[in-house]
Amino acid sequence: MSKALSPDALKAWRRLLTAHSRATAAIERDLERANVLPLGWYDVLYALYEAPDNCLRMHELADAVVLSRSGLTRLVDRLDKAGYVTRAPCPEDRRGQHAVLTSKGKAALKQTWPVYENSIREQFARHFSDAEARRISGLLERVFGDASG
Amino acid sequence: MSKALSPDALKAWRRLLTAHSRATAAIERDLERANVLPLGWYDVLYALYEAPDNCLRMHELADAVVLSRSGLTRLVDRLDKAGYVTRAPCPEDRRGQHAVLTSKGKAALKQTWPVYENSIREQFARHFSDAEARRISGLLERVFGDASG
DNA sequence: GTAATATAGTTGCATGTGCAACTAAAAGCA
DNA sequence: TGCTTTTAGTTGCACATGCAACTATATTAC
Repeated sequence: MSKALSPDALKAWRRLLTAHSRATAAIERDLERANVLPLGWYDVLYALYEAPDNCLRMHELADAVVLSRSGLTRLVDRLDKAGYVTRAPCPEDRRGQHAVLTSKGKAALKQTWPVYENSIREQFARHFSDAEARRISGLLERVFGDASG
Repeated sequence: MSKALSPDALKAWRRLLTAHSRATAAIERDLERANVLPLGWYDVLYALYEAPDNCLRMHELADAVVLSRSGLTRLVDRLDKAGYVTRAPCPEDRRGQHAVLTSKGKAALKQTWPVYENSIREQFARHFSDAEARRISGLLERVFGDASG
């Protein structure tokens, strides 16, 4: 509410928007062309893959991929229908649902990764050295809501 | 197609995705609550504001905001209906259309900016010094398709 | 000049997304 | 215990988005 945004800060923000849009649009095209998982599906399955027992509560998953609750419900519906996840009732909270990664889901991740990896490199990472990549990580990390403040 | 992506590069990519999602989600909420233009509308109107004569061809505008042609057609439909832009046939190419910013559109930009500015600061810029912001700009600039290679 | 090709923009269709409203269950409180 | 408030997840609805198909115009090749 107080002082104006500096031109440098505004420029950084606009560059973040543009870099993100261009890179993700290009990567989505690459994934589409290779007939592997789209980005949104990959993110959900990967979040489950990283989780203990390959399993997360619906709201945790929604937070992890930055999607609304309803959006995640629908996305998990589709992943379930495709056989990549299943739902399981949560023993300690009878309101809750677990989304669980299936072996088919794991296989889809494995199949997608080489394409995704290659695309991240071409569309994004090739522009930076490892030291620069670490600098980007270190800076952008501060924006995560729960890690700051 | 050749060597594997380094862990540093992958981490930078994941941080970019997360930082972008969290910041834009929070900013969209702020804009919504303040009853001003949403981000996508702001971007289009701002691109026109920056352009000579406040006017761009449809495909230029689509490129500027990284949206598909059809997506832009519909978005300009809505902006037109709201009175923020008008369409004008293009004299030197009879297939073409210009999207032109109206004075009402300019007013909406003016009204939105303080809210947006404040939100960019709170959700993004407050985490960085000006020097750091310049570092982010300098790095991310390389990702723009047309400015590289 | 005319045919073949490419480009600009719009539309039908299928799909993805968030908000608000809803049901069910847990937690707080007396 | 019984009542109120909060939280988890799903659904109805409205709207946004991309792809493919289409029309109209421009460009290229001969």
